[in-house]
Amino acid sequence: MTTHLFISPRAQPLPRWQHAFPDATLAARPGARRADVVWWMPPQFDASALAALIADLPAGTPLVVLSSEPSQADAMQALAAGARAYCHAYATPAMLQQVAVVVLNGGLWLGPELMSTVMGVASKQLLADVDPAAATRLDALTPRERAVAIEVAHGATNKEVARRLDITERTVKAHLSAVFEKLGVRDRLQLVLELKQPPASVDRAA
Amino acid sequence: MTTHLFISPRAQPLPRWQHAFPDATLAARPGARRADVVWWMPPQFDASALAALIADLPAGTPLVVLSSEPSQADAMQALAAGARAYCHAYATPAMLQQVAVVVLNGGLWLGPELMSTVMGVASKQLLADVDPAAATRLDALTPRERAVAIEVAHGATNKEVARRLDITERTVKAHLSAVFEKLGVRDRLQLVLELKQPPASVDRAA
DNA sequence: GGCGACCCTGTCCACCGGTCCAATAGGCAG
DNA sequence: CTGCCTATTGGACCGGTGGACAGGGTCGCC
Repeated sequence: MTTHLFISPRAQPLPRWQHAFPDATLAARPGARRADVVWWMPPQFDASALAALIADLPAGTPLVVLSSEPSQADAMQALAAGARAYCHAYATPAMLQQVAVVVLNGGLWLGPELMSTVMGVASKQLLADVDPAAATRLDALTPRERAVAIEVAHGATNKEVARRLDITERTVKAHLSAVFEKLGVRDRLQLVLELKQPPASVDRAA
Repeated sequence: MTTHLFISPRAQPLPRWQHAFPDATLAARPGARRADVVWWMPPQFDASALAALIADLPAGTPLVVLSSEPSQADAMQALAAGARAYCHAYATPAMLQQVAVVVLNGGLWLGPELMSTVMGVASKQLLADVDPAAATRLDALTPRERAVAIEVAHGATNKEVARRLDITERTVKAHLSAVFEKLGVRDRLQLVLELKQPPASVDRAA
């Protein structure tokens, strides 16, 4: 049985909450108690309070922010702080259950408009990230080396690359050494500059 | 019963797909057939093909992109095109089922690392429109800090910066720590990315 | 079968990078 | 004068980084 904890200053849980999760518990203030899903409905939104709250939860516990007055700005702050969903406090029980299902399975729940906003912005950012012209220089690399190079170009540490590509940190180093060699750069920082900066007049041969 | 459609050029579905969804159907090429969830595993990733595919699906049908070699860049393109999830083609059946649950309930499934990347980037962008403080750049730095930051942005090591500014390496570190703090980045690599990328609300649309 | 790629992993080690704590000294505003 | 900011440096400490050396495995090709 999955347990739900609602954190809200109100005396009684909203009827729709009880409808959705009859066994849910209500707490006035954040505590280190355990639950499978934590629902947070602050009197007014406070990003730092949220961050602190999430930090206190057992790692991996999904937190959903409820708002009676959803705003994109608040939502973004909530997501940045680590919330896994942001939705209207007066959503229907069915929708709340859907949200629960999503976050319990490692998903992110946002609501259509916010979702498209986030995706649009994020993709534009990241795609502009690696200069396409630089891609030609990546041709000399093996697929795996290229993957590592791109991750590093986004600012990842070896450990992060390892996790993302599901290989050992050691292997990342190996690929990276090959990349440095092939592209003639001395370290990851130069690699970033190389991939971000259109060729220019590089007389690296000297 | 929810129906699953796998679109892949391979002759046989992967065993793990069948494990996860025994009733799934396999198609070699995109067609306008209906399903509750569409899984797409292209020979190699092609954003425009994906966009076309999604456009042909009944509105609201979630599409999951499978990749045997996940990359952040591909993932971003996939999401931008409207995919609702991006995951490893060889994920465990249990994980595939989780992904299905998430997208069927209106969620987005990304995998921890990608998730944090997307959130980080998107929030930075959107918050900049709301919170000018988050957009602070070199102006917030003292002259000396700025000088150090610029050297580092050109790829200099601490030692090199020290020589050029004629100060101790130790002092460089001190300034640099201040810079990291003020700009909210974790290390020099992130600093470079920050400075190479126009701050936010810029005319990227053009 | 041998050979060469590519991919993955390990250990050891020197160096670099960043933070914490702490100190000195000048400039500037209240 | 007193406080605050800035610039500078020191030492200790630890984690990240990259090179050296040394393997393991799978492929496809000659």
